[in-house]
Amino acid sequence: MKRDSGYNTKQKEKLLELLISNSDRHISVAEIGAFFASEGSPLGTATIYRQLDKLVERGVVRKYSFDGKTGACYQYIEDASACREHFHLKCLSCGRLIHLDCQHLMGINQHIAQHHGFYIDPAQTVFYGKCADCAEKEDS
Amino acid sequence: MKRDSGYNTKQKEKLLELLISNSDRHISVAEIGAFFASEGSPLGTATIYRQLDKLVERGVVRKYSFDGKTGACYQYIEDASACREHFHLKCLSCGRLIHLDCQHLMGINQHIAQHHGFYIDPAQTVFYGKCADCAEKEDS
DNA sequence: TTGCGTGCAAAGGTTTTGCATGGCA
DNA sequence: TGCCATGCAAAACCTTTGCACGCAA
Repeated sequence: MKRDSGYNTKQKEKLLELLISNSDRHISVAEIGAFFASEGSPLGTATIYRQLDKLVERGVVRKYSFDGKTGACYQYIEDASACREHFHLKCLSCGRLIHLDCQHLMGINQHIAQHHGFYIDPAQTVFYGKCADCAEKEDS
Repeated sequence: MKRDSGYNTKQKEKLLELLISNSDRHISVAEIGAFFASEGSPLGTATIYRQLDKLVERGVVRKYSFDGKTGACYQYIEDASACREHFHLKCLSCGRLIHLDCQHLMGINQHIAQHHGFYIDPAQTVFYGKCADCAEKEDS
């Protein structure tokens, strides 16, 4: 991962803290703004976008777009280097991101490259669906 | 697939034609607008969105969001019913959508459901990466 | 004739940019 | 002191909505 660049500011620090404390789910720019506002120390929207862009570029944070209707969401990635080596499952109901360490699945990369001539980028690829918890809730 | 509903108009017809003739790649709303403008018969943006929405709902067309920066893209799906039964590969370089009929891969659905308690929605899930052609080009 | 489709313009929301100010190193 | 970061406001975009008119059935 690229090292942090630029100056350290309170805002930058608190934003990263917020992302880390929500690392089990994605969070929208609007939510981030609301959080800082409720803390009594509002953070300008422009700053949020600028900082998030940098974090995404550094690979610290992942950006999701879904259908663009509600705006993009962001999520902290625990260990960016490890995430190149497994796939991700994202629950469309609760927003949880599941890191899937599974040898069986990593074989599909090779399989597709060898048999179909396509080179998957695991960093960009996310399986969308429903997690066990949400599936159970909706059954009831 | 749900049957077509409502009236048939020239615009509706021509839009579908355009999508079909570009069924090997995705196309943006802006491109669609530019195409109709260059044909001398402009098509209102609102109409494009409204028709695309209906096509997406009917399952005739697939919608991609990427990072929301350039706006959503749309692509005609040759055989919607067949597409529920295989995965899709999308080349990030050329935008080509590849339908991957492969028994080996269809097993991963079951595998993930059984071993990881997660239910993938193949309609929402796309593998992103680079196709053989683009990989070759970039090597040179 | 009925009611959907279209076009235009306006509105809504998200994201970006410019510029002056403030804070880190 | 230099330079980056921030904040505010304005702008740029993409997308949706309202309304009157046109066109298919």
